[in-house]
Amino acid sequence: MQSQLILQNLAESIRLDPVETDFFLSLLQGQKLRRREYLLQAGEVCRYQSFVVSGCLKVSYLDPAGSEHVVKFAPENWWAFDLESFALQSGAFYSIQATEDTEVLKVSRANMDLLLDRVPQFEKFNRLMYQTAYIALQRRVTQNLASKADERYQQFQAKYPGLQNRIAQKDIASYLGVTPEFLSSMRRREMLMHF
Amino acid sequence: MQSQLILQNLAESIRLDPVETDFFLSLLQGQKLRRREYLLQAGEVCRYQSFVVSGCLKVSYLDPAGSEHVVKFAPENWWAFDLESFALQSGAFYSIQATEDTEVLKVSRANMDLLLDRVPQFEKFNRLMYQTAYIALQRRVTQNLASKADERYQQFQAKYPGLQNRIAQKDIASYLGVTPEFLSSMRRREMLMHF
DNA sequence: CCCAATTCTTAATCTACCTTAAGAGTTTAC
DNA sequence: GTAAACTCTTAAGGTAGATTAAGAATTGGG
Repeated sequence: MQSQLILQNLAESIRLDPVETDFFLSLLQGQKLRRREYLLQAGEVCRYQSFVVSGCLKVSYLDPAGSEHVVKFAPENWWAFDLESFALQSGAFYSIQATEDTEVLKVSRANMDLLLDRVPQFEKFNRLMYQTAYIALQRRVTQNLASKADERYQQFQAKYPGLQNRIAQKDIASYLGVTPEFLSSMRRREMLMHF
Repeated sequence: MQSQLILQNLAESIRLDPVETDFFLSLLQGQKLRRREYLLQAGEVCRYQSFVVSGCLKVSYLDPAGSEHVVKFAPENWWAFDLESFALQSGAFYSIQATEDTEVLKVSRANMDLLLDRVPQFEKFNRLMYQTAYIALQRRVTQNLASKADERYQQFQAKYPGLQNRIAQKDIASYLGVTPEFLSSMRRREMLMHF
């Protein structure tokens, strides 16, 4: 199991001793997804918290009119799950789908409860996770209200360097909140400006 | 001190015995604000979690271009504070200002820590607060991406019944993310439709 | 109570972004 | 390996909402 990356990721917020580290690793499950396969479908209960080892996921929802809105991408070293559904074990609002062949390491809700019980450090990890999610969401709201599509495209490129070449244009357009046609014309204008 | 309303509000999520209730009440501070007075200015540390007993507050931020964006109103029976600033004791992103003469009951950060220590129920109250804030924010993002200004106006009216007559049009416009001029023309169209 | 400042409305003009359509390029399925 | 199904681009025309400006209504300070 490819576990270097996830330990590195944990080390950014908490410190574990070798016994705790082994205990944590013993609770992980691996899963491989093919391009387009779903990790979670809206309406299901989100039973796992997943960490992307390789590949990329997209988190999105369908509005009542049936069009998709991408709210987040999760390439390597990102976590992806429906926080609300995982916490309350209620029906998920979001779907999570692989945009390329993807490998994840996941922790079930039951195992996370075990971890929280036995390794107090994970309380902190969890609290930070909620806080970070809230703050990130807040930033996105701010940015969306305050900036135009071309600025949001710049911000997307800064947040996910290199991802623009791995992801379908239509998904990027959806993330930015514009139509694929408009993104296309924005990209053309941007290219022309470099001459 | 007008404490009926706040006890009622707590009872919606947790149950306290008489001793705990008295302890909680002993930690509250009252404050009166005149119309236009600030409860919190962006940049300050948010030291209190405030509950509105009467009147109304607005939570807003100034974008780099200097224009105001209202993110939330807090009339009677609502809580208002900058969650991130209160939790981390960092500089606040939002300002909180009274839109009419307002009375609040507030709990300082230090007293909240005391409460969390002595009345375990408040852990739950706090967790629910975070969760609710996250979910509410998520809903707003969803709605803003998925609906037009006139639908958002309907949603505003449903969320804050009667508030449209107490709040300045320009603040409602800012909350909806449109200009006051556009809100004005929307209202006119809406009135004409009723004939 | 009055003058100044702020807020609200109306209307004309302007722009970012959408819609529709159609052709070219790329994947997928059998 | 080829047809079917997506995806991306270009372009024309349309619309929600911004901007500017100016007058009317309301509010506030002295």
